[in-house]
Amino acid sequence: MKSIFALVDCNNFYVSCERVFDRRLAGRAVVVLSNNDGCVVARSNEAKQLGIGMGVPFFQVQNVIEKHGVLVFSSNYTLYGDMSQRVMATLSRFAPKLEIYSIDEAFLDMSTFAHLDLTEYARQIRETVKKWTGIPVSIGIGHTKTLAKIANRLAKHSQKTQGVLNLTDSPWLDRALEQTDVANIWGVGSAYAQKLKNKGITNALQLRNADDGWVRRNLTVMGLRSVYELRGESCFPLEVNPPPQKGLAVSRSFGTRVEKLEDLQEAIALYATRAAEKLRRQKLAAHLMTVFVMTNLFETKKEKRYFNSHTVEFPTATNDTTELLSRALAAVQKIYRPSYRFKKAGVLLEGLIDQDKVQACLFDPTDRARSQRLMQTIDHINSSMPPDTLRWAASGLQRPWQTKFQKRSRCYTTNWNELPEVKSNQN
DNA sequence: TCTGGGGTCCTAGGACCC
DNA sequence: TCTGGGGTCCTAGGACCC
Repeated sequence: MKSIFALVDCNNFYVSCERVFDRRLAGRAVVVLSNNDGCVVARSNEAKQLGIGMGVPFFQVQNVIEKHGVLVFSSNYTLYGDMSQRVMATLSRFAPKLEIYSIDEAFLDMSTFAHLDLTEYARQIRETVKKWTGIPVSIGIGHTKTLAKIANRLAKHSQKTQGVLNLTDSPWLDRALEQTDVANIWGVGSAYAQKLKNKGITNALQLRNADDGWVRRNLTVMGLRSVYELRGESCFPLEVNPPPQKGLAVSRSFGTRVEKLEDLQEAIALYATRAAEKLRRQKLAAHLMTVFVMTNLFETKKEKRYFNSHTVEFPTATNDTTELLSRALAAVQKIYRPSYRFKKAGVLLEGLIDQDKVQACLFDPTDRARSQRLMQTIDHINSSMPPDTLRWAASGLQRPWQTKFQKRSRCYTTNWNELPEVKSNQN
């Protein structure tokens, strides 16, 4: 049985989430910004038509935004995460197996539905998701994930498809590949795209027919797998049960520059606390923690640049906030240098293992059972009451360095509808 | 003045060992 | 004049994804 994948991708996901709860946004140019209101990470079609690119720094498009009255939102991940769950729950009714690939995408296993009219079936999926969640999606179908991705992209961009394109045993397959620029193939980024173009390979059809040896040498085995996938030979199976996570990070740019050690420590204290919470939520513990601090790396001449990190090893893997926090604060002290204006800092956790498999070290002085009960109590309070009801004094109260979210919408769907920090919108 | 955050995989090269 | 060879493990860096 030949495998069949459907890729369901939410259109302009973050913008669509905002639109579900604010009717004024319908038909208008809307963008959503990244953390710290830094870059544009989602655009409505109207905003795309104004030439606002994906990932561009906000300040570079500010003129266009003001001129055309584009509505601007800070990202609201609580809202998007919740909407994502609703979409995925809906999709899970339509296929025996589903892989949640990202916050706004899922692969569905359609292999057992070969007898159905898949285009018609996908239309049903699309209508149901729209009706139940308010989110518009596009669906691409192919014999491999890479082909499903290509189908999805064409479905999104062509009016004729009405959001659904099936490329399994389709007379249009070669035509579709020919229309697809190599840069838009899943697995081909800007560096590989350039290499391919230098070699005269500009579209997916040409890449499908490329020489295996050359691809292997220049694009590694990953590139070669993509070529096989273009030929209809599946190399990336559906991953229903994702493998355990290998590392975890919490890092943020600061809303304003930080110069004092105390402020830097407050920030790191908060990130270490968040990282520990993430560990416990996933029932993991870490052997290694890296703390890093950096100045603005975009800075060219005027200002001194600095990056440094320090890694701490825990002989007994831990997810205890108290332990991570104290070691993190000591680490910042080691890498802090006065007279720099810090822009960003973060905490990385590696060497992750199942928290139930933690092996106590023979000379371990801490009472782990006791601290575990304390963490459970804190997590329970913080999950059943407004977030951060209990917090560590080390992470500060004023937080002058806090990341900017000046245009955040309300958390419409979750229990704690905190008011936006600044009144919801301009215009 | 203003440029996000969080992941994955692969490879080359160095360290180390016999 | 001559300067082994081959294996494993680890890490940093580069590529990719959303």
